[in-house]
Amino acid sequence: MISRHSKSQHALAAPADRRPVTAHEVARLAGVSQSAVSRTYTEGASVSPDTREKVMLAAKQLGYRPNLVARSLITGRSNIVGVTIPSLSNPFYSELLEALAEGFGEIGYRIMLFTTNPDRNSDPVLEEVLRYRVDALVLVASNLSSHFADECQQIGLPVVLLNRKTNSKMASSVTGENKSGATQIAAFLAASDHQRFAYIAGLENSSTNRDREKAFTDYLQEHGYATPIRVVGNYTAAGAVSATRELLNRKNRPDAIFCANDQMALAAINVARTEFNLAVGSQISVVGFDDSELAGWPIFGLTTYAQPVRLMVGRVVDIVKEALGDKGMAPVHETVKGRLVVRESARIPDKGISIIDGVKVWHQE
Amino acid sequence: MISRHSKSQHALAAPADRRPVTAHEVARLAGVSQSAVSRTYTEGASVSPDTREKVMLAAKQLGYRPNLVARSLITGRSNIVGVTIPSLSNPFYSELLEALAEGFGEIGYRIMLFTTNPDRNSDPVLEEVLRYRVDALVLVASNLSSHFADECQQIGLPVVLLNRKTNSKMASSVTGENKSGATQIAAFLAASDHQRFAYIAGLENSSTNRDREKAFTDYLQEHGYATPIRVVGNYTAAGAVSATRELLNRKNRPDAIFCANDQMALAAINVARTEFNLAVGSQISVVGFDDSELAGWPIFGLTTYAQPVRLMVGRVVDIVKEALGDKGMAPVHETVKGRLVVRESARIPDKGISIIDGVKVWHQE
DNA sequence: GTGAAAGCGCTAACAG
DNA sequence: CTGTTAGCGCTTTCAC
Repeated sequence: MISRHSKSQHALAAPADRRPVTAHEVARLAGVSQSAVSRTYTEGASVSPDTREKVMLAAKQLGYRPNLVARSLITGRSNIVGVTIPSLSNPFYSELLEALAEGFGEIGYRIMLFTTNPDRNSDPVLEEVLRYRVDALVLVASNLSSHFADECQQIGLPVVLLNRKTNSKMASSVTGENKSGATQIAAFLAASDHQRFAYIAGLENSSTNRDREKAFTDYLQEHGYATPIRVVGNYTAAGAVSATRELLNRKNRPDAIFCANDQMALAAINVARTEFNLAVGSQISVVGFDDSELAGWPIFGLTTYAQPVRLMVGRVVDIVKEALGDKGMAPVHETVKGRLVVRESARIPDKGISIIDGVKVWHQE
Repeated sequence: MISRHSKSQHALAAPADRRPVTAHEVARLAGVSQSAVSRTYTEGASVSPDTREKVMLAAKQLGYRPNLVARSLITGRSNIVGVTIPSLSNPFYSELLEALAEGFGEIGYRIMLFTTNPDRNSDPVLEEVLRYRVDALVLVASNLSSHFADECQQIGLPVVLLNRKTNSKMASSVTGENKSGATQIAAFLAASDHQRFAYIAGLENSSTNRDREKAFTDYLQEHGYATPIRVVGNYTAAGAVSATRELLNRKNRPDAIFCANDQMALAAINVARTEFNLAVGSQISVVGFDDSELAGWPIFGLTTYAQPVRLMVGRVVDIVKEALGDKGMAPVHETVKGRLVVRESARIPDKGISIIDGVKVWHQE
């Protein structure tokens, strides 16, 4: 093995362990001070066109790239936001993540990605995130222990939950209209003459599931229907597959299934059609929540409550931006309006349908 | 507005602009030197159990978290790997990303995420990545200009392309068996008596598309078939929808379509079934490439060449790990073996089927 | 095993 | 507008 210390090696030797070019070296080549170099790379610092040019030239020659790590050490801002997300196999989460990367990218922020295990407490991973001194934290569909929320608040780190809420008043949140959405779904299903309702639940400990389930059940009970049959699918396709089987094997099979998210609804359609030979939309109705991309594919044609991904993410970005400017800002809790998109997976009521932006939507009354 | 400098404010004032606790403060509280604190947090440094305990206590009391930014400034390693990826709406890419996050997480590395636009040159975003002094670069389904490859090599930054190859000898790559896979698909389709072949191409400038297309076409030509009809779908569902329409509207409609990836194949099935009322698997055969999760859903039942995500990502992680240890290591180019998974979307040959690990696969001869 | 001291590469006052 | 001077929070010799 070739020693990597022998500087006298011929040109053949890999030039691999040289440290990157520093501002100092650029300064020397350009014949200016190191701070002049710094200034040319700092937004809105005062440098004469002359020195700027000299610096740029030297920099290009040397292949200089400002070290953002060093910069953030002194400025105290990393321009990085930590994002935690549980599993990207849920396409809705992927869509959120992509939108986040884009949205934050536009304001010059980068994303550091952490995947969380829905079963496990995510505190250890958050612990890790904080060590990287991220400027903000976005938790997608994850819970936040109130202990942690407090701590973040104390160090002035903005935290926003996306698609989940928390009891703690310390973190902001952006969610869809879970309650109103689920209520509309119940009303929609009732209006189209269904009788035996079922609910496939998401993760039990998620606020979204609680909200959707409660609103759905409440509406039905208030309108004289029996309490829906309840099975849990944990937001996963696999979970929904067994849940649906269980439901459809009952002697008194439900005629309408509301799934807590699209992923499960699509899996339910899959099972109903391929395993039970049911005509989805006439023999059995399936409704989801999210309106992820696949829902709109004709092969599924899923009726679902649409959550506007770009809007939600837009709000997250705005909140972070604001919080970054004004530390100590009070957390905000926003819910972004969605709409019930009507396709073919569920029987359609006579009234209440309208077309908005080319999509068929339903409104109560 | 309340001044944030008045320290004499009552306790009510938001404690928001205090900088995080430093090792120095911990040291003072613990009654030891700052370097002692550093040592307790450094793997394999020598600290007496006594001081360690004192430090830990003080740290907990103060809520100390070592600043990884400062650490990486001095160690020259950030424990971050930059990952670029074009669009997460392709589920296969999501799967890769998730596996990457997990795989690198296990060896203590975090992922900084960058999304690239397939049309645009990704150099500007790479430029940005390098400023963060990431320890390595993983480009998922992205190209790398040879200019950039050279530069990375020069600064000793390991770069590995995942699911794509490059001419440059400077970057490593991990790909599936594109050529052999596409050849097998051609052979499979020929063995099941298809006559009129079509190919829905991915992005024209991607190595994967070139490899798959060439192997597919070559096999057919060598075995006396006409050159397959060719339409391009750019790896996207939307692209494949129009491509499929075009194909199925021809007077002499193809009886077998090979799509350069699953995403497009699923879209093709969708169109064939819902718009043209074709029985996929008997009236028309559709084959994909990747074996993403949806391919296995019975509603699609897609016959496809499976690329082993975990294995591929495992190789990426290994390569990076090695390269990190041994700068100046020569780039490696690995191709990971896959297999042709047989489901119902394409007519099945009489011979060549076997069951491995519970899945039906096909082998030439 | 421990503390003192010297930086990592950069930004941010501060005089000129 | 420019250079000089202090550090940001940490790791790492180096004597003790």
